[in-house]
Amino acid sequence: MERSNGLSPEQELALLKARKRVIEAIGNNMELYGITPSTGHLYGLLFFQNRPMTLDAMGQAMEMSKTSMSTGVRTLVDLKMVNKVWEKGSRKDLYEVELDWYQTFADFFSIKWGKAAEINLQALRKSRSELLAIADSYTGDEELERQVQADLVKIDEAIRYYKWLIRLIEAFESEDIFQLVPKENE
Amino acid sequence: MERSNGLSPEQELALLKARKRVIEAIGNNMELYGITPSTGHLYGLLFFQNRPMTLDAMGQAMEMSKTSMSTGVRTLVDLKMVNKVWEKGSRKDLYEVELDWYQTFADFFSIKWGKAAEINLQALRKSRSELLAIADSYTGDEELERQVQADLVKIDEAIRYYKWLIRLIEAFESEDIFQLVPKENE
DNA sequence: CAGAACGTACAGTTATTTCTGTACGAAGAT
DNA sequence: ATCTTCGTACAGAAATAACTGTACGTTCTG
Repeated sequence: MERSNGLSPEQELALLKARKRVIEAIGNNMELYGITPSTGHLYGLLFFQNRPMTLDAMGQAMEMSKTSMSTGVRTLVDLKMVNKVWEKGSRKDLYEVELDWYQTFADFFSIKWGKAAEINLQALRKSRSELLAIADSYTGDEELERQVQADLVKIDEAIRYYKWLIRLIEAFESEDIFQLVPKENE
Repeated sequence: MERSNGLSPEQELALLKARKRVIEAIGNNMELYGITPSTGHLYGLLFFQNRPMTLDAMGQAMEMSKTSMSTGVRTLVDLKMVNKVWEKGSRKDLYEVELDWYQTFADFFSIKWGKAAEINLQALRKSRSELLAIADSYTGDEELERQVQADLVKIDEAIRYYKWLIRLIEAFESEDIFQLVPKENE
């Protein structure tokens, strides 16, 4: 929590309470990003920081080890939710949240969902060609044929879906999505 | 795994191998849905099942307890990834995967992300009004004012983002998304 | 009305993940 | 060059989550 000397005590308390509510709400729902609760909490802390923060300061504020801060902040940086900041004069690494949440959302999708889609597509295509090979060497076994065909239908449909998903992610990245869903609800 | 008697052994093996690759790819990346690996694996199993499946059959195929199947399948039903099916004559509950993955995607967003967005919005709005109250009872403390104003800017921007996110989810639900990103890439 | 079959709640166990403290390599300071 | 300071790898400890077996309520069967 940012130091705030010289505030009237009740008001400082009220400010911290207002922040705490938001930090906890954000932190709790951050499991959607595949992030642990404490890393989510760290994100919330950084969100209200008005200046870049060091690992030591985070550890002090979170009452956790510096090691945990290091791994937590790395997770956030990998997801581009937090940026490493350079400040001359300081030997310590400094971090601050990416405040453009539209960008954060697009990056998350690109990094996590996009990667998963590519991996699944690859597996689907490989299995698809294997099934086609089985179908080619048809042995007159009707039950086998039936199953192979049923699997192929499902796999083709899944491939179609993942291709769509990848195009959707591209629409996030290119910001085309804002044509359909504008930032401002006029 | 579905019984498939009367197949030539090599071909059955090849079929199972092709399925296994897809099941594992899907299962591995299903952490994105907040699902445990074994529930993800269960989903993959059901995906290649050509008929609805009972809990006992799942337990046998997964080599896991019926209790685990019960809780796993409930998770999947809650997310609308799997549907409970009624079949006259059978006293057992039957389940099958929802094969429309576009629908599954939309439902997941609606259920998980939509809920999180609503909760966060509520917290943000409450804290926003508290901060406005602090700002109103201005005590001449400039540092406090500065912090409150900085927090308000961030909160207002976050509210704007969550409103956008909710509209995005609505575009998934209404299928308007397919105007921008069509299912078929012509 | 028993009796059997089904799905799940719950508590205990097992497995996994998260967190910490120590140790070490890299890079700046003296 | 030596001495700090910094961030992180790594191994063990603590906390959490997943899985199982038993027990029980419900619903169908005879």
